Amino acid sequence: MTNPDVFMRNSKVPHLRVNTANDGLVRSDGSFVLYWMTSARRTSYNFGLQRAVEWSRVLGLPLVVLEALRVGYKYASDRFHAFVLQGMASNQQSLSGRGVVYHPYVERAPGEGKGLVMSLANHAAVVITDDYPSFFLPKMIASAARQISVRFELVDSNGLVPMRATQQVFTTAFSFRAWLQKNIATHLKNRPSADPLQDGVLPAKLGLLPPEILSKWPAAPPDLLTGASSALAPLPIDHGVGVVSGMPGGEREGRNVLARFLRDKLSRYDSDRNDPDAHATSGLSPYLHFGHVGAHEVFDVIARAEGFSDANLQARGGKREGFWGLRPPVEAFLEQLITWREVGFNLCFHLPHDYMRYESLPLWAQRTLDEHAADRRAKLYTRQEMEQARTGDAVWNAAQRELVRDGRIHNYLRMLWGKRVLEWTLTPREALDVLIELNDKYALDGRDPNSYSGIFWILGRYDRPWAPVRPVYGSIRYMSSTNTLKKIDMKKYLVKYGR
DNA sequence: ATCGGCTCGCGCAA
DNA sequence: TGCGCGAAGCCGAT
Repeated sequence: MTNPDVFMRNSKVPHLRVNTANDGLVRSDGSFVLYWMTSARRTSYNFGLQRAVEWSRVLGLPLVVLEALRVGYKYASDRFHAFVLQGMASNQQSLSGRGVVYHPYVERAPGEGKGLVMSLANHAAVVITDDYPSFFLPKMIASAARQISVRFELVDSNGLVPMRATQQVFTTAFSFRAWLQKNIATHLKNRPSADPLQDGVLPAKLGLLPPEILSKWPAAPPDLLTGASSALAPLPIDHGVGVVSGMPGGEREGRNVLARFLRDKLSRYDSDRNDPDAHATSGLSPYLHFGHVGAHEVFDVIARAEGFSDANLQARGGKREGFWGLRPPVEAFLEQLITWREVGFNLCFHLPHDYMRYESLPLWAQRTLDEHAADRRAKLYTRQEMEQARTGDAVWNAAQRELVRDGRIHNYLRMLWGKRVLEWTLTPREALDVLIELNDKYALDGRDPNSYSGIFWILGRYDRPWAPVRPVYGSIRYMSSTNTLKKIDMKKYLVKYGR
């Protein structure tokens, strides 16, 4: 047992991004360093992998990368499985011949994977995993921390700003933006390596994992990693939520999506992003959600293409324009990638027990919603009618069909989609429940802090009151399908998703 | 097409 | 204590 601080004095992973989940010490007679990849499912711009590589070199031990996929979690379906499995195939390819043991494990039955992490940890000198603030991951980490006896590190690769860099919840984008404008320059200096495995040699690769582990938890076969429906058929997951066509998962594919966005869409992002027919959005959110693409890579690629340097930065006291010193469409995108993405992580990180609860809404919003909770609803739909897009609102039905079929809703219509549900349910709590359920079940970027930002924004989070006071809404911002139709040209969208 | 007012809380200047 | 300001709105007036 050795004091880890001595070893890791020269770590390039910022200390704000590394947390320990237990009091364990490094066991220098372990057989390997274990990186348990959970939310940063990529090989580049990954502080967790980088940290594991550092440990491996410092201790002179081989590196084992475990990427696992359970079947027993809520909403497990062909859709999410295919996306994650394709990501595993990409990682397997990227890591082959790089001197690490990559072990892709896929459960065949609920609970089958239980004990795998523990068994590997028993052979490990130190265990590193990804820090992530939502869905079941915090619970899974806590449960693993109770069992793992060696040093167990959580590494935050989520955003450009470490989650632990903030001390409080930001209740408006404006106040968070002002904080970013004062503080982000420091964090921009500490970016993850584009290829954590590149410089220096890793200690001799382990031939194989211990046989008793391999026999119980074998690596997933290649056909399963294609994510083909036929390969998924035997798994006990929801086959009714199908694979999204034309959007395979994985780091490699995510990089292609990013390149296409830069080439074809970024320059008109500010003017066109609210128009569903203009196809100007990045489409990156599923890749960001599963960690197939890191926010740092997105930023780096844009910064390089736009000639960004620290000298561009100009604090604007929280105002949007001009902070990055870049073209307006680029600023508009960075506002999404950084301000809006990371304010969501900020909230989930600081309110781990409340981020999905009605009570986490601002008080003015709860007050006004509660006052109008008993208002008569002009129309009520059952969950099933909504899920199956059988409402009387053509715009809403189209958005819902996009969600069910393609695993996403266009950014702009997503707001309208949520506002309608508030009108069609008996209470705002019920609305919240329906929105979370539909989004978690069908959206490839669901269960992400940002998905919850979007859903809770519908009910007033990060927003302000608006007049006039209306039934059901109270002073929550109102949006109507009629006005949206007038404002936005979405003929093609309505045809494409019109049944 | 564009504008102000609507309404609340926050941060900052005074 | 006052003032300006705010993810994407709405409505009515010009």
